[in-house]
Amino acid sequence: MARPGSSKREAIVAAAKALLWERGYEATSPRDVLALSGAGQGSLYHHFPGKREVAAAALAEMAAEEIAVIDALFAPGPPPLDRVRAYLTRERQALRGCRLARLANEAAMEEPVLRDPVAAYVGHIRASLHGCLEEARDAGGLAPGLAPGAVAAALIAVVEGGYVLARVHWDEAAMREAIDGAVQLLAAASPQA
Amino acid sequence: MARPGSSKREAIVAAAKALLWERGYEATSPRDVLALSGAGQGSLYHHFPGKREVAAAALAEMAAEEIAVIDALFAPGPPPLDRVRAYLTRERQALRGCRLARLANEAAMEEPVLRDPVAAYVGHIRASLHGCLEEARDAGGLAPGLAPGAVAAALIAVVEGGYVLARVHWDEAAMREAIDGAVQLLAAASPQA
DNA sequence: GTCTATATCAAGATAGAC
DNA sequence: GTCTATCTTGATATAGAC
Repeated sequence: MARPGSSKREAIVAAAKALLWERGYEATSPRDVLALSGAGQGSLYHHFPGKREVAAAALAEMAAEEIAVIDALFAPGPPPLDRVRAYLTRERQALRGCRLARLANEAAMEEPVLRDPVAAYVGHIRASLHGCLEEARDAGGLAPGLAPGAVAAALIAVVEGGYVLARVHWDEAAMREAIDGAVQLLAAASPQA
Repeated sequence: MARPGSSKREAIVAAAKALLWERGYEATSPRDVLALSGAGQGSLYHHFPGKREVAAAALAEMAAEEIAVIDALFAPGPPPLDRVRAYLTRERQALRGCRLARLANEAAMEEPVLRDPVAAYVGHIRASLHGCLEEARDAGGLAPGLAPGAVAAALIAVVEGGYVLARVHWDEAAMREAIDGAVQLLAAASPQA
């Protein structure tokens, strides 16, 4: 069913990945996916029950890819707060929105099969930030009164909210400013940074 | 054309306001708006050229209403950082998403007539936060090295990102945690708070 | 200003040949 | 496994009566 040998299946999922990022779930039709992939109607409905399952497969792949990127960013070595800053200031295409969380406000997010990969991605980032912040706190590099979990949640929120600001103002700088603010707040909350 | 006397026009805009918040722009059809408003096809296309203009009118009203709420929240009186905290910790229906910025990732945001009210709302909040943070800084209540504009952008991003986290995890607590983190960071960055 | 009836096209999926 | 042809429904808008 999900055997890797079938060429059209892979083409369909690849097309879905591109279109989900570009247009979201509701605005992506099976026809669009078929046109971009070069497959016919039959291929899609042979490999998948319908649109939702195509999107689920695409989102699962996207989440796995992005989680691998996150793991590389947070790889041990640099001081913990440097890793946090590296995540925050990473280059992004702000106007395109977050590859996964751009779907947050679609009705489709009420379906676990679609929501789960997105939640896993966001949750993985939160956990990575959390680990760094605990490490910084244990080394005395974080002001008392700061809960690593809550701060981690605030930082991922700044990034996801930054995408929203950029889209709404139609200006990448809106996201950069929010990230700057987060970096400044983090520095002000770091006694020995 | 936009005279306040026409009853069906108002009913149509009121229905559009409700549906835009609940479902977004693309997922709201003229039929839905007509069904909820009790008007017929003709009324909508008599008062508006089409769906986009109905949404523009609805968004303009929503932005005006929400900006009035923001102005009440930031009314002079309390210390500036108390007003910032009051905005951050305000009660919200996290799973419904931001009434205006929930549209951020829709293709419709590329149209200025729809984007502008949303941008005005978000920009107004940023300006209100900015004013409070400048006031706090001038009173010595903000750590040096913190740019009020950037911190204001980060805080509105935490709120908008908090909505995203709540939707993605399908849990209001995800937003509350992010807000908590922002409040803690702000406190850690406030020398005399 | 408001209504109903109609037109057009795309979304999403099925049928069945190859 | 893959294809083309077809089906059904809803989105969006127009026509024209009242």
